[in-house]
Amino acid sequence: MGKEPCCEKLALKKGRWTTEEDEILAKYIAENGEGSWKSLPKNAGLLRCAKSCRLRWLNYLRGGIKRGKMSKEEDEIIIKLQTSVGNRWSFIARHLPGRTDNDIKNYWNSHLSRRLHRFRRKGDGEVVIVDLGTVPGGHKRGARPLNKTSSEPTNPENASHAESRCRVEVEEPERHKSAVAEVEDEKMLCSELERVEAMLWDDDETPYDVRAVDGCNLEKSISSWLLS
DNA sequence: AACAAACACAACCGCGCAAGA
DNA sequence: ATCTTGCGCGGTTGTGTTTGT
Repeated sequence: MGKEPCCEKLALKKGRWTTEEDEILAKYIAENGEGSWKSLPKNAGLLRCAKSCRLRWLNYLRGGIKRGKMSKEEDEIIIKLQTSVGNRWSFIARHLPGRTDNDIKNYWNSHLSRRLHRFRRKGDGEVVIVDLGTVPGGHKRGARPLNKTSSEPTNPENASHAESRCRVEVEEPERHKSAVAEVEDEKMLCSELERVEAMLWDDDETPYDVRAVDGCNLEKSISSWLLS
């Protein structure tokens, strides 16, 4: 249902877009407007499938797209919304002008979800480093041995586990400093997450009932909540 | 300098929904 | 009521770049 023949069957081009293709697509849309994606490739003379054209336009060529690092404010909004509505990236993107759903999805998967899963505080506030091997899409770089001077033999069985767990404790002064700063950052993120979670599931404080999602009202509630 | 590991992000794929025939 | 078409979304993969050894 609704499935289009894949690019291979139609001998269409796949992979990265060239600047020439970008120019053709942008020019065509500038002259004819968005929409009618199905007929666009043929009319514009592009050997691309409709989906590919649409994605390229929406995520890259369309005007007003912000590129570069997410700000702290954007971070917070993403965390808030992801926590409350889940992986509804297009919905979240509507609250971040200039950011696309794809951008946000990528950012979440490669930055935020890892950061939030990596550190969980115990009740006493102590930072617990979660075994990265258990985190889907985990921060594998962290498992790389950081303390090369350590003469302690490593048990191959527990190697990655031990390496990830001793990340902060065994580092040299300079590295230790930045690791501590990272932990502080993680702490802030975790406490923000916990605050939001607490709000969401505490009947007195919940700004809206996420369990009875009504798209329209939910969006209004969230907008006013974000502005508050 | 060379290599490997990890990151960052662009693009693809499959599915589901809505509208129209 | 059913089928087809077009579109949008979220998950996943692929690839170029960066970083550490």
